[in-house]
Amino acid sequence: MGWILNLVPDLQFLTAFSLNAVPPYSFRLTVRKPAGWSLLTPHEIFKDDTLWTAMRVQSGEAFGLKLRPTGTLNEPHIDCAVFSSETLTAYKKRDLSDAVAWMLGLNEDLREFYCLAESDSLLRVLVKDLYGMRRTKRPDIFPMLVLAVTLQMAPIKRSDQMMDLLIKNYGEKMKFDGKEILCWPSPDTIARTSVRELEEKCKLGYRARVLKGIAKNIQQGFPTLRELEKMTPEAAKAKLMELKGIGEYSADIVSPHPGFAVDVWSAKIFSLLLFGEKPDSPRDIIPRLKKTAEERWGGWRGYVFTYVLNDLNNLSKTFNLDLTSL
DNA sequence: GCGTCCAGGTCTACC
DNA sequence: GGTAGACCTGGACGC
Repeated sequence: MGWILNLVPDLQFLTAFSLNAVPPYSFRLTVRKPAGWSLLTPHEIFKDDTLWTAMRVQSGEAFGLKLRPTGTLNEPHIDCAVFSSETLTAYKKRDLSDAVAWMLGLNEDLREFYCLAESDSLLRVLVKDLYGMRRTKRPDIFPMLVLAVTLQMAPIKRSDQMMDLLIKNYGEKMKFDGKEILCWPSPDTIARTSVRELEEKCKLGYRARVLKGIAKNIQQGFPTLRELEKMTPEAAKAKLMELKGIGEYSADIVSPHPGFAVDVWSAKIFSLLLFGEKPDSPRDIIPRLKKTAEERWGGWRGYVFTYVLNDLNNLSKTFNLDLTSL
């Protein structure tokens, strides 16, 4: 009975705080990305510039979040309301406030990136179109790994179908502030579900075995994203690649360090943008693209990646390329 | 309708 | 160390 597993007590205790962001900061572009990426779950609610979303941190605790921007692009503040199942200690409140700031990229200073853009024709367009947008991070690693695994060897429509079925069959419904938000399944839920059931209910194919294995690894104490961030980029990537089913591409997607997670689809886009041509073999051009990105943008290449994939419509018009039907 | 092909990687066996 | 082949399965496509 899946729904019994998915009950989460109502999150009725409220803690509120306000956070400052390093300007320029666009709340809307950051949490509601033009490409349609959600902050924490596809089922979060965004209305009148306010975001209701929910998260389960790696320790297992669940929280509802209501986030609203105040101030301006150049003097940005975010009002945060956190809903929990019990009252929070001062220590916990500070911990959560740090986690939200980290997640929203509030303390990231983009001045160097925007400086780089002044002498780079592609970046100039990106920065103008998406001024103030941040990359965001997650408090829990499992949904990132689910994303990476379901993207493997499948058209995007099928990846969406697998993720949608995982959330609908095994996700957790969190109730707070008069809203109900459906969240990603926890590693515990997936670890105790049979491979057969995952295959049948979520159409995962061989990925069912892979995801269950990853869920078990997390149960046994796999590092959190914040812990991976404290490692060197190489060590974090190597750690992720110890997971069965996580190769170089998936590790780049999941790693909190700025990577350049090019796959066959994005290789076609970047090949057109950087070399002006459609590659005969997109897979073979990936190493060249990664090298070019590192030389041209260094540590900002992860930001370039996010900005490009969220600006395909405008880039197509500006550079007279068809980047949206690849 | 039905058959065929292949997808936004990864792993393994084999050379 | 490099590389071919298998891996699940649903959806697109041609007939």
